[in-house]
Amino acid sequence: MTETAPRPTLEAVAARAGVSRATASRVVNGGDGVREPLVERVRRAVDELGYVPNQAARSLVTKRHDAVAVVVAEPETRVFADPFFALQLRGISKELTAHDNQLVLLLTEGRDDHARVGRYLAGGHVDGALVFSLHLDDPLPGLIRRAGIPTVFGGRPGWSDGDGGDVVYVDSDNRGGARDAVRHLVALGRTRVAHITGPLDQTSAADRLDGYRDVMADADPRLVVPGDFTPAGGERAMRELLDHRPDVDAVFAANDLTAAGALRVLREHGRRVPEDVAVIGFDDMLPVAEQTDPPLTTVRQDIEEMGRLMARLLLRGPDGPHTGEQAPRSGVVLPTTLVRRASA
Amino acid sequence: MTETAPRPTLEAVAARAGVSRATASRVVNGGDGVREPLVERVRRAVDELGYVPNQAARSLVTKRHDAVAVVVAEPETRVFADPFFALQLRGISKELTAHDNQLVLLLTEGRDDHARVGRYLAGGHVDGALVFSLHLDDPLPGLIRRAGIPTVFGGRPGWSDGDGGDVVYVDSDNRGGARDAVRHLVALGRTRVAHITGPLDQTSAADRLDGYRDVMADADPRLVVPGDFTPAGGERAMRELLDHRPDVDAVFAANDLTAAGALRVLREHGRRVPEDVAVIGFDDMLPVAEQTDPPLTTVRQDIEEMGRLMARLLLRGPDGPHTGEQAPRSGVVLPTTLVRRASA
DNA sequence: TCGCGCTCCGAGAGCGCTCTCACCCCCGCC
DNA sequence: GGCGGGGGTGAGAGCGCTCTCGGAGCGCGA
Repeated sequence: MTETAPRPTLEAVAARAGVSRATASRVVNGGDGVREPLVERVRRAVDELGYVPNQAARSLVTKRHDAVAVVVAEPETRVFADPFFALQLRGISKELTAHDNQLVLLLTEGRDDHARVGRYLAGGHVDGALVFSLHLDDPLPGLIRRAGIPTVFGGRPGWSDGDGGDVVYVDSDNRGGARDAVRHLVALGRTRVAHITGPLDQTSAADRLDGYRDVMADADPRLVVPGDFTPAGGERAMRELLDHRPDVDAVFAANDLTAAGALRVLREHGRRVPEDVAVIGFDDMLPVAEQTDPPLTTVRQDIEEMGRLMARLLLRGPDGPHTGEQAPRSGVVLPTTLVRRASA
Repeated sequence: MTETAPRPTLEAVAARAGVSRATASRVVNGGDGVREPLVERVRRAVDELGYVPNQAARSLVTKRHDAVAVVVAEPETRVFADPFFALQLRGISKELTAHDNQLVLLLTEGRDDHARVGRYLAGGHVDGALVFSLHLDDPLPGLIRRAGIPTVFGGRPGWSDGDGGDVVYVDSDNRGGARDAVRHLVALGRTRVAHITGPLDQTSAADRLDGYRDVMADADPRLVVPGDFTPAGGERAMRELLDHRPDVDAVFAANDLTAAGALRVLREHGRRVPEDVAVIGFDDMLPVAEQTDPPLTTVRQDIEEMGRLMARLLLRGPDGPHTGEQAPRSGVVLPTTLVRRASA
């Protein structure tokens, strides 16, 4: 077993370069106010020794960590298993590494995990947190606000209004996207447009329902049936729909998974898509939307960009240069686009 | 803006409890060798002050970080967007938090990212690394070994043989699973069993092909066609298959996505599944396998357990108690199970 | 009674870094 | 030629913790 050589310290670099530790430090941190020949010598010493700053020592004095926590609450496994999360993480990661920050991932399930996360965040191990909180009754947001560290939420938190309002979040335009989808169905000449909702304790689902209602204000209430973002829920809802309103000629499903379920039931019942019933989903979750039969028309959101934006907002912080950005101290809403495939 | 109160130090705890800093430290770290009344007093002081140890100060002296890096190389976005990754992460996360370790996520794309990751790992910021390296020519493994920190790989690295051999990895039994799948097809009475491969520079794909060959040793070479783990690749391969061997009566696809593509082409050509052609996939990637038409028979691997096991192996380290575990200093291979649905 | 050993606790050094402050040197100006 | 000023550098303190080491206290055997 090769004994791992002790890593070189700043002291060693300074000695080798023939300067003081202070000067070496200055060079390592940008080199301002150090004359060129010395900068050069220190740089060389760093290379030769393979010096890497000890982050622990550094943050001990600076009180900064160059690390942010990403907190993902995961009450249902469903949420976790979809590509959504992965893409968002990717956006976050890109932005963080561009600013030399590390990404500490905290996955939670269950109550004691919440306490653990709260403790961790309050413990000052990270400079900020990006939080994905999906449900209205989630205790996590409260814990986090109490921890008193900068936080950006993914998705509009349900309690944003009642609680002071200076909550920073990034969301996509669920309501607008839903509106676009329904308008498209209407433009296709459909008059009996149904909506299969998501779980309405999530703001995204609630907003999509609102978008539907914006366009179909005076529709038969029976055209709105509850789903739960799963294919099984979509099947159930579609059956109910065919039961109560067999004349339905279009369905806007709250997400692609739901739409996939609905599609299956429609085929089962011999309804042609889109001829008899046009179907639109939401998310543009590729492995699903492209694989359905027929391929699904759906509303796309730029998930990776959401992640990137979250990170950017967090890093910039409350006193960064906000000019030009919209609503820095509250929500930023990203646009959606309708992706036309075969189902509508 | 409420000025954030400076967090209490161990010094403060000690003062409040009326003991020395050393004793307070002892209590915080388990309390061995401290008499009960003092333990009690320190504990109370900790609670009252809401003391949380400063991890930076701690690791400065202990040289431990209670953090491990998870490195995910992501040459293709495809890899990232599937639930595989998320589930594995979950397993890892569970195991790590159970041992009070943090998870630092490093996503890489492109060459300079590799250098960055190498530097980070060599920089001694984490106690170990879990690495997902997918390709034979990936420079990452080399970099990491040079960094000299404990590492466990996810999936069998391609170069494990040539390079010393003491590589720790966790993989699922790709070859055995493939064998089971093909045997199942044979048991169904199929005689012209084809295989659509994955990208063969990944060991998982190569192993699945080997498993196929174990059973179909003397099959027509034209029954083996290359795919790339994508639905599009599956479609392409299936067309080729129908072209060259229109009498094909079973297909073992290297993964579920490939199978989904193949299924579509079969339907397009009017072949019934499973009556005319039986199809089996690999992965049991739920949103795909359950949504295909017909639902896909496939080989399931316990992905979350793989993640958990990786973390466990890493934390245990080279001198932990290995007895009872298999092959601690090299690979651990987890079993797979055939999940029967409608397609075979 | 005294000494020996053991357990428990406190003093203090030091981990590797940043940052303040004092100092030095060189320049320009009076 | 002397003096103020400023840019560049070094000395040293200190971040919050762990861990070693010595000393205090106590029980026990001689």
